[in-house]
Amino acid sequence: MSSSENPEARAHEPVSALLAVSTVIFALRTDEQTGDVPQVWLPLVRRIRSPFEGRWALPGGPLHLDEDLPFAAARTLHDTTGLRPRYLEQLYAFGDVRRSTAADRVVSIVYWALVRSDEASRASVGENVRWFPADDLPELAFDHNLIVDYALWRLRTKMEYSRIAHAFLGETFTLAQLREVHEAVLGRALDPANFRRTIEGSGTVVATDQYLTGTRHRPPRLYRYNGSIDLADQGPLPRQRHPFDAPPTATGSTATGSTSSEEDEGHAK
Amino acid sequence: MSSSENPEARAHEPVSALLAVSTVIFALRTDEQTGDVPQVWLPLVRRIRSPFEGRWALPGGPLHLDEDLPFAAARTLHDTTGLRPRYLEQLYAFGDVRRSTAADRVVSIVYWALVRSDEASRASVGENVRWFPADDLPELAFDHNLIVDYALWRLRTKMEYSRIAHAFLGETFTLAQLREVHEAVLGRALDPANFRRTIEGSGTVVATDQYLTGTRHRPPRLYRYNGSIDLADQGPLPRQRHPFDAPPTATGSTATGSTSSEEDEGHAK
DNA sequence: GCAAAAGTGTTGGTAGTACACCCATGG
DNA sequence: CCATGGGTGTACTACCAACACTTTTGC
Repeated sequence: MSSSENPEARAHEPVSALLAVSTVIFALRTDEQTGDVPQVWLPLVRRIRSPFEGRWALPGGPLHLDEDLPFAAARTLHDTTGLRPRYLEQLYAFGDVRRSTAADRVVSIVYWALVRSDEASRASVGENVRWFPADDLPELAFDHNLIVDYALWRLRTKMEYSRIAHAFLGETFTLAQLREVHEAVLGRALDPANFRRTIEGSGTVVATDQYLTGTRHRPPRLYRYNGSIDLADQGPLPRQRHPFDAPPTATGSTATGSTSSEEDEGHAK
Repeated sequence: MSSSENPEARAHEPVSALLAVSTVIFALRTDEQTGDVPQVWLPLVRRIRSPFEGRWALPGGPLHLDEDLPFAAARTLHDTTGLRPRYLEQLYAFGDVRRSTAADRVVSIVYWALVRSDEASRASVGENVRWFPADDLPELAFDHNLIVDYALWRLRTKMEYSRIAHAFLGETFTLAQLREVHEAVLGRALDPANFRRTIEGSGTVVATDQYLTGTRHRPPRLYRYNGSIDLADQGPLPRQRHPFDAPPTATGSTATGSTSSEEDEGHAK
């Protein structure tokens, strides 16, 4: 039986596989060239050493002995992009014997993260950090193409039955903005009328008394995320905390965009 | 895992976290005492060394350098119970700094498995291996109570939208037997008429021309699992192989890499 | 015949889809 | 005025839960 086996017979050969933590970071971006429809983008880092030197790879690094797994993911994410994740979830552990090199056995615990779109536009880029559209990636190092594909699949699947879309948005948003997020991730257009009813019926969103002005049409109402509902059901797992996770309090006011407050105008309609 | 999460196996400072693979093994069993309704059971092993000596724990062990993750799960599963999994899927990687002892940092990649009920009744038991009803467990070693809770949640959630229930059954089965599996896992009764229509409409099952006789009532038709449909959708991940999995085709060659270390310093910045 | 489970039919509620239509603003 | 998206109403469909009802065996 397994508990009687003892593996430490070999003295100085590596007894255990190496453990790394990587993160697939998603943000929505509007490609200035192709058009105005936002799409899913992600940052990659260029490898500066063998193997796969010069290839693009997921940001990550070895797990420090004194940090939890989500912490390591958030740390490497921040080191790479300067961003703080609004949503962070474990994706999968990749550990095939031959996914790295013959001499090395590396098991990667991969997280996926969502960052706000407006923050992503301020994200640091450099010689060795670049953003790519998620559905048009070059050939990456290791098995990272497969990992990104899987993360994208999870993002799209989860978008349909959870509320993670809010992680892309700011404090307040219009239903059209929320719908744009869904459309960008799912890659297809949604009926505005039905989308509105579905969201309003789910109770995950709270109407404010503010409206977004400056458009060429009727000003849309601004909504706020209902903080009493978790972004995604993790089952019996304790809610994951990472260093940049905001404690569940009332939020600061950072109204982006031109909003007009109509506090004294009575109820609209 | 019982041997791997053992702290005194080290003589020197660890450079990396230890890596273990554990498995939550589910089978359906009928408790001879309480009644005839089958319930979810799982095997545990008793720890024979510190920490948590004497406590029950999930079967598992350290990851060998030359085996893939699902292989390690199936191996320790077989070592413990003598059984072969009909379904095997990665559950989660648990890696909190303080989940073992202060001196030890162990990251456990946990799988969950389903075994056939009739095989489970022949499973080996011993002084240090015992089966427990899944919803009435003692206090386990490490964070294994949480792990089992999470695995149970995944099993129940997945039962509703996938076909994993077939993993509990034999080659042919009646729809009542299949319904019994669902009822045992979900913990509630299902309408036989609606269940029949749902299953038949899903196309996951093929009617045979055989009937089960010897009952006190009208003989039910025997069905067979439709092998052209996967038990569960794993997205873009390649279908997981483990040593006892029936081999339909040859393996793909997933050669990557050529030299040194992976993700050592993934970020360059 | 009777009990018991197999198997069929019917109905009502609910959720998703398609689409017609009105509303309120900027220009 | 018009154009544009915000927002409402409504019919249609598909699926699911509930449950009445018929069928076929063992005893």
